[in-house]
Amino acid sequence: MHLQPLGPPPTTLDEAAAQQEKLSSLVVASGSGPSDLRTVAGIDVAQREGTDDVVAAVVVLDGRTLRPVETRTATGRADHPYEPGFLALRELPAVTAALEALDTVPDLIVCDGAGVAHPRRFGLACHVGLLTDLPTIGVAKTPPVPFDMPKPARGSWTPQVDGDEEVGRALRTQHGVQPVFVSVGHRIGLEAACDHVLRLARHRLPETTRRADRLARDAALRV
DNA sequence: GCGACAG
DNA sequence: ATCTTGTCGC
Repeated sequence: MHLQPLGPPPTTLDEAAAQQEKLSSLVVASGSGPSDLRTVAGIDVAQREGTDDVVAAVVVLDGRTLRPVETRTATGRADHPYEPGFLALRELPAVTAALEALDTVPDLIVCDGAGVAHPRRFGLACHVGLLTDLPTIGVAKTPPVPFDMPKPARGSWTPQVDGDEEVGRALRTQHGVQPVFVSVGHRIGLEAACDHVLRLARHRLPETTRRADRLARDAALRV
């Protein structure tokens, strides 16, 4: 699929931070998202042991049946070690390559990690949102921002506040199961983002990220 | 100075 | 991210 030009990829942490701060003003963190969810994409990245290679996987699901309709993987080099706040530095090159190879233009993309719940309000999901100019959501397995535990019922949530802004939510996707941490990537509001995550979640994590995780993981073994 | 910190 | 046994629940 066609991607937006976002300038040269940063090399250092300082360059990456500057890029995040610059691009964060372009994020649209509101709206109801796609009215008709015909297809949803999930993205995840796995590491190849013993190497500095990462493998990105994109899985497109039918929005109604949640059955996969297209699948793509790509590998990239991870020069720097992981630095909190700079996940994109390691993962985005491979993710970009996988998205370029994608034929389907999905109505929504669910990313593994943070959106605006990020030190500079520009997590990986925001980056992917501007890159594709599509609605994106970030779903993290561990909290990027402090939170109070929501009630055990599926669908209950608590706000994740940074300063005076609600940057994300701790959302219970199954009764009594650890919440996931939802934040807006681009072109959708937090309320709609949580609705979608809940609808995609048959287990703790949405089907999009479960599928992408599995695909990335075994592609990392074969490729 | 030390620990925390999406994956 | 990744390393792993047992355990609880549908």
